[in-house]
Amino acid sequence: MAASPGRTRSEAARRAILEATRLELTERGYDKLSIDRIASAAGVGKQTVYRWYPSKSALVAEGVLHGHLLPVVVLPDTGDVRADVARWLGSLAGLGANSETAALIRATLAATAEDAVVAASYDEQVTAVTRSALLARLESGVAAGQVRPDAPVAVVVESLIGVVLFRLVTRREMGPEFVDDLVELVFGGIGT
Amino acid sequence: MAASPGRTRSEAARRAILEATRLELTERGYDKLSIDRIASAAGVGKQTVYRWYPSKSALVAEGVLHGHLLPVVVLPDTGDVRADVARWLGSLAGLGANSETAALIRATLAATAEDAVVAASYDEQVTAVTRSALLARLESGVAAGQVRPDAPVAVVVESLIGVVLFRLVTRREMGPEFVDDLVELVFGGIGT
Amino acid sequence: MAASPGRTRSEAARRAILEATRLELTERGYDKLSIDRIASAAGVGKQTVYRWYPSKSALVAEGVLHGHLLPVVVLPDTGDVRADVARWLGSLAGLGANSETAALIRATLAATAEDAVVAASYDEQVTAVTRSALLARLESGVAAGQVRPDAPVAVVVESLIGVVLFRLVTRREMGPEFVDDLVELVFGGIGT
Amino acid sequence: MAASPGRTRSEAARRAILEATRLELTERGYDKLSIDRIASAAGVGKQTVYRWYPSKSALVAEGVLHGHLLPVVVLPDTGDVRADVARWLGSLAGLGANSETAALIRATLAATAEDAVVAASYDEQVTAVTRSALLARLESGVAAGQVRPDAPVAVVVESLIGVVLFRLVTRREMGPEFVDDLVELVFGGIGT
DNA sequence: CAGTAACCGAGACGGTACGTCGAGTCTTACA
DNA sequence: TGTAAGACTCGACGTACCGTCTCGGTTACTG
Repeated sequence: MAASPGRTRSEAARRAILEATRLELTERGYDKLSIDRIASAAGVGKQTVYRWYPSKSALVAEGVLHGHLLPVVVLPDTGDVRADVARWLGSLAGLGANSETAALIRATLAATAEDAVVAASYDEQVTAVTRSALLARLESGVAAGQVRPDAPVAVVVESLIGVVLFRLVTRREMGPEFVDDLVELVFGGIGT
Repeated sequence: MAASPGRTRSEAARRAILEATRLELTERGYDKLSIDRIASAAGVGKQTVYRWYPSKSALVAEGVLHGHLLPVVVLPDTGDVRADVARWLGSLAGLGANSETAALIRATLAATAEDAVVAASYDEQVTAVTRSALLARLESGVAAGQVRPDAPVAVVVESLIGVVLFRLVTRREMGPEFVDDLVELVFGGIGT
Repeated sequence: MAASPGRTRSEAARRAILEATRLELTERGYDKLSIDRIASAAGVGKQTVYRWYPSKSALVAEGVLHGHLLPVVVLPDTGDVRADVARWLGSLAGLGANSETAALIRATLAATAEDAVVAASYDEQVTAVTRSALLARLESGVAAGQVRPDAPVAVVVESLIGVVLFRLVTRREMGPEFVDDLVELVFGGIGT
Repeated sequence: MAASPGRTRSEAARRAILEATRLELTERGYDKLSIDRIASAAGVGKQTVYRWYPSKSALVAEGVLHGHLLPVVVLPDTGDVRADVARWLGSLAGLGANSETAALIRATLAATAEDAVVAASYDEQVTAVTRSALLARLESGVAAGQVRPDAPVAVVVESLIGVVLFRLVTRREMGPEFVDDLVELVFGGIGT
């Protein structure tokens, strides 16, 4: 497949870099990432890292987000939209309780906050997946008569992701009551 | 007043440091903050910066959050809770439209994500103020019969701040329709 | 005696400074002298050090040289000039064998090499004493017919001090044979 | 030639460092040497200086003494030992008259006084060369019957270097009469 | 015998330099 | 040509001292 002459790029090296990056990110966070350390931990030349990823943010964007580092939380479909959303939120809350995962997400978010390219990537890769899943579920909820047809579904997605991330960033876990209240808010509103 | 011996610490120096930090944060973001640059811009010895703030995050936490950094958005009280919340959200959306302010908030959020101390400070200083203001307003809304008495008020605060920050971080402004939909969601819910 | 008003300068402080300086000089050498450390070790404010001594070199010059730090080696007078000079040189060699004293002399010499004011002070305070003593002894040697009347006495002084310091600086002790040979050289020359 | 992998160390950088060091040493002396300044003057990263020389004294020892720093003064051989030594000493006196060279030698001597490694290096590189040259010349003087066979030659070397350095350090030039007297002392002694 | 002037300790100030770490580039030998 | 290794320039780190300035608090002469 490699049409050009010379040695083919090592996929193994690329994976080692990503793995080392994940470790660094978990243990030290985004702004203490060191390419030197990653390269050395991955047993790889620094140049190889730069060949794959032109910058620290690209490494995080391409590597961390694409690299399946963030566990995917499945939104179930039991027929009861409200219960499904509640269970899904509960799982997210559980993610936050794992300190390694929480650190990884925080690091990703820091990268997002500091780099527009990462932000775009994040939006495409993470939010998009969640959004479409949630959207589909809510629409089937509409079909089942459990959600109003004119509900601002897009805003629901933003709000739920927003609140989850906000709690993660400020290191305040979401307990069961919080999740319940959040579901109550989304489905019932606060108006009289 | 100064009980201890030795020269009194220069409040002017402290303020110059904070001002220089604010500029740096606006122009370059959190992880490109350079103490060297801050000190030199503030016309201050590096040691003086470290005397006041032991670390980059403490500088951001103490100085930036406490201080004159994040503009306070007033929640009006016209008698119509829903309209008041809508106007308040609109103002927040406006803040995000100003790119300097947006950069500043993103930088602060990055600091929050990377440092637990900053996170605590952020929660105390920023969320607390907003929370109590919103809480008071919603309670007067309950008194006016515009909000149900058992509404999960705390969650409302978290959700609104969460979504605002999420949009800021991912650099997607909140347009008027988004604000409207958000208000509709909070007050009406999505259930049938 | 103190005609001027105000508190009299504390001689105790001055002495403490000199003592601390001597210690520092012995332990760390000239270029690692720290006024901060000296002041703190002497239990004295930094300003007090600067009040007495305007600079590091002045501190060494005034303090170390004047302060009787360098032991005075007496040139005996037994009637035999050559034996007396030999004994005197032997004593100097002995000084060099004491590592504290050697370090102190080396530090002083470093100060001398780096500062013209110290150099002048050194010449006046140390060389002058030795020179006049040696000169007097040699002249009484002339009177006793043990030294030629037209001997270049001044050059003898310079040579002897020079060689002693050179050996100290390059950390090569002068053994008894060296001293003997030196005496032989000075009194006998190398010519046929 | 380079057996190890990686970029070959830049000899050009090393030379630029030494040249910059020589300048600094001439202009400011040993204890005002600044690695920052040397690196910047040499157009070299500070790290590169430290890669070559682990400390200020190593820089002076390895670079300055080994190198092209101290001008070599040739001991002539005209057949008249005494005249040759006199001319050689005159040249050394001339060196001291050049203030740049004098400053450089003083700086080197200060380094020597303060660091044992430099001292060893100085002894090997400078004294050894002079010693062997002088030794050879004196021995040919012995063969010519101008120097007695049992003359303490090693001590002559030490004395001459010692006195030259001592005068340099105390900033008192050696005039022609001093040189003459010194030669007279060495060859004739002072005894009757 | 109250002022007041010079000292004292302490320690913060604006700086310069330290020696280390890391970024991103470049240059080797080898595969 | 890609790769591990590693030297390169540059810039920031956090610390140590420099010499100056400023505190509150003694002394000890002077009016």
